[in-house]
Amino acid sequence: MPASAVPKADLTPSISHTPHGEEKREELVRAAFDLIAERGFEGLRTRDVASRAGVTVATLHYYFHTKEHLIRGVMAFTVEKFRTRLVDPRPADLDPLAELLRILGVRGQQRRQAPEIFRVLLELTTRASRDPAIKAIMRESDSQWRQNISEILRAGVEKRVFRADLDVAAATTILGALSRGRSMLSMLRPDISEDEHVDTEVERWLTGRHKAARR
Amino acid sequence: MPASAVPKADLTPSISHTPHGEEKREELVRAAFDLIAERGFEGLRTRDVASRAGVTVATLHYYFHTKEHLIRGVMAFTVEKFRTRLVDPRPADLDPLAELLRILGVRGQQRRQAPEIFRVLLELTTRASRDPAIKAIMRESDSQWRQNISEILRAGVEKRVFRADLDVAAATTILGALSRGRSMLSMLRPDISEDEHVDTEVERWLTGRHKAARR
Amino acid sequence: MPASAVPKADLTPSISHTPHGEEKREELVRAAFDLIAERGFEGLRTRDVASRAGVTVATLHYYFHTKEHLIRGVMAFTVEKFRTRLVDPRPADLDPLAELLRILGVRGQQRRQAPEIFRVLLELTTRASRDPAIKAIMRESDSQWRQNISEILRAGVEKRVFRADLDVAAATTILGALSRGRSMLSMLRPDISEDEHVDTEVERWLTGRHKAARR
Amino acid sequence: MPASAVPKADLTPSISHTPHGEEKREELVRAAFDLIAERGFEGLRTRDVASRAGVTVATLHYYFHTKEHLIRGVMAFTVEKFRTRLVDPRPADLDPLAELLRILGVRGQQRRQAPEIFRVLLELTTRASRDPAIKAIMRESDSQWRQNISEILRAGVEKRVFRADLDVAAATTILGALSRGRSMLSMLRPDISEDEHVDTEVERWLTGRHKAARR
DNA sequence: AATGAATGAGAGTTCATTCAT
DNA sequence: AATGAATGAACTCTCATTCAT
Repeated sequence: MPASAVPKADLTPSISHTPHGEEKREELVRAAFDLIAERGFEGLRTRDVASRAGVTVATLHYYFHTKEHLIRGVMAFTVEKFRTRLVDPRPADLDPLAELLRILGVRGQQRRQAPEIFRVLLELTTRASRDPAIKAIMRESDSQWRQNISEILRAGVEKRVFRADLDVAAATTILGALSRGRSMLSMLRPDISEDEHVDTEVERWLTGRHKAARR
Repeated sequence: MPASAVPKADLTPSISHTPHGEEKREELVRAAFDLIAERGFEGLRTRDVASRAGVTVATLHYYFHTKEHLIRGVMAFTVEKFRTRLVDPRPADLDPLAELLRILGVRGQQRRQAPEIFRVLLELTTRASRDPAIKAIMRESDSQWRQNISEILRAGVEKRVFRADLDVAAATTILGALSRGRSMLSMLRPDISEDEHVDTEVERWLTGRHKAARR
Repeated sequence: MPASAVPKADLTPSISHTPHGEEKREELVRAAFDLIAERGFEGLRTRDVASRAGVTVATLHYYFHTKEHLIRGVMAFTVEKFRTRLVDPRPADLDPLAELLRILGVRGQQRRQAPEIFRVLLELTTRASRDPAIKAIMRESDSQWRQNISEILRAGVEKRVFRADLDVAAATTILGALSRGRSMLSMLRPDISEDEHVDTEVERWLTGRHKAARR
Repeated sequence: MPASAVPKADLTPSISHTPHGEEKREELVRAAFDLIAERGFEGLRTRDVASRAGVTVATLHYYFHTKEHLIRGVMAFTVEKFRTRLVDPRPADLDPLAELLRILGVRGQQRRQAPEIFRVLLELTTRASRDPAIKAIMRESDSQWRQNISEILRAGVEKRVFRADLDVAAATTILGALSRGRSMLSMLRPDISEDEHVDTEVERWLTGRHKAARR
């Protein structure tokens, strides 16, 4: 049951009534996000960010004391983008397998339709190994994701949808790593990374429904 | 002056008598590699590379016309490091499962003992999405790896070590993505990424030997 | 927020009911004065001045069209501070020597207790060599001081308290220079600059009462 | 015996064979010195310094890591200028009064002919109150000067050229302050500051040769 | 083969100032 | 009377690159 169709419409996170300067701040963050996606941190220039947001550098510095602060803003923005997408429009009452496939499907869709997110996330991961502040946020975000997933897995095992001997923690790790790995791979070989057979194999692994090797 | 994290002995595998300047070139590349691992591309300064290799920037430019050339050197060096490690001491005649586990094991060991490689690889992947030259090399390297792995998988299926219905291509992709994903994860949470249960689950998936879920 | 080093009471001598915004103006000037004393002209930032006065830069510019105007305010404030102190509590009918010593004593006291004044004055003198407006004001202030002093000296010569052959003009110059010099010196070596023997020697010089060198 | 003989043979700072880049360094320092004299620290711009020395800012930074380093260079240069000038062409065997007058005369000459030195010195004094490094150097320089002068005074008292009851330490302080004060004054009123009668009065004070005030 | 000296082209950041409200 | 937001112009400092030696 592939069918992981998720309605995109309700994804606008920002509320209508934001404190006055907040809009501009977000515009700047969004501009920075786009530029990081396009050129990486290496190619990120405050002047470009500012002009893409329709202001001057001085204005950028009015909102973000330093470039580092701006980057932290991008960090938060990106993580939020991820989180929101994941849990927001949750069709209740799915069976665990369907739910899991839906989640993985969303990621796949994102990889195909909004690869910038992953490019930025890759850059941020790169930074995380040097910047503790970023590392902490990413860890936290990962931790929430793991919780989500392991609950589903646990439920699946209980409901006998997944294998009885499935190691939930390890499986969670695998799914996390797989997701990250596919996003890396999609940078190099999107064709391979997004092959649907991959999902089929994942399903087999989790459910154990297949022809076992005999010896 | 952190010594290059990789023993020198392994790294001049082919030629014993290098042309005059070749040594210095490699020293520079190694220095650049170390610095990228420490500070990322963002923090890579030709001056630092040169001084770590014991020469001046001017000398660096004698060996590498531009910084970009140097980076290509690092690219080659890193890929080589990867390849070498993989196939170097290959105990012949292993059964496919053991062979596969050995390969994955080497990666794990590298993640634990020489994480710089992955940090650099992450940086390079980041670049690959923008630099076609790098992308090409990484693709080529990946392609070789895939060939290696799928051969083993195919052999395993034939020998009935692995599941009969294992989709070799998809499984290869999964293993590649998993490996990449674990290296990303190990930057954030090495404890989780290197959990041995993960390998156990992978084995179950490939072999199909476990208690299937009933319905 | 270091309080201005000078008591407020003395400083609004003339008008008791100041026009509406006058108070804020003075608060700004005082803040600027303090900051110049602390960091010099080099380190004077309108933003800091404003925030120390409890307003924003925009407000500062409402009161002082440009930074230069503000500085002129500080100039006037400082000179006034000097003048006031000098003549304010004048015990009438002192004999010239006592009067002179009193005046010099006040300066000494200021150097010890309110060195900021001299630091600012030094900065202003520095500026005077480039800014004619400031130069003019300082000259005027000096001219008044000279008049004061030379009257006392003249009276002293007449009353035979000072030497008969004292060159009043030259002596006035010397006393002015000495005072300035001591304030400079007190920045480097307050201990030496404020040595009381200095005053004794000055007295000997003016009165001629001492053991002359014989030949 | 005068004994204040300090062989200054070794004071020629720039030897004919300077280490290669040393010349450019000095040229930059000299340019900075000139600009400080003209515009004060406030108006000191690295670009201007560089271009006056015939190089670009980048080159300036090649020689002086930061602006602060450059300023320290100016400091040393200025102090050296002072020290050298003082003792350089020393007609041996003068009597103390003549010697002292000569020294004061040199200063006067400098004030008239090379007022920049004093302008810079004034700026530096201003800084000294905030920058310990500069303060230390200026103190040291002052200390040497005091030693010089007090030796002459002592000799003068011994030889009965100066008053028997002259307080040498206090007189040294007075002469130092007077010199500083005159340089300040000369910025405002060169005419008055350089009046020769001032020197006459100083002489009277030191020698005590005049008509004392009777009572 | 190697370097000291020099530089053009920017980078991030600062600051006095303006203006609509 | 007071301010938040915005900016132009400039500032110090950096960096990959060049070139005569």
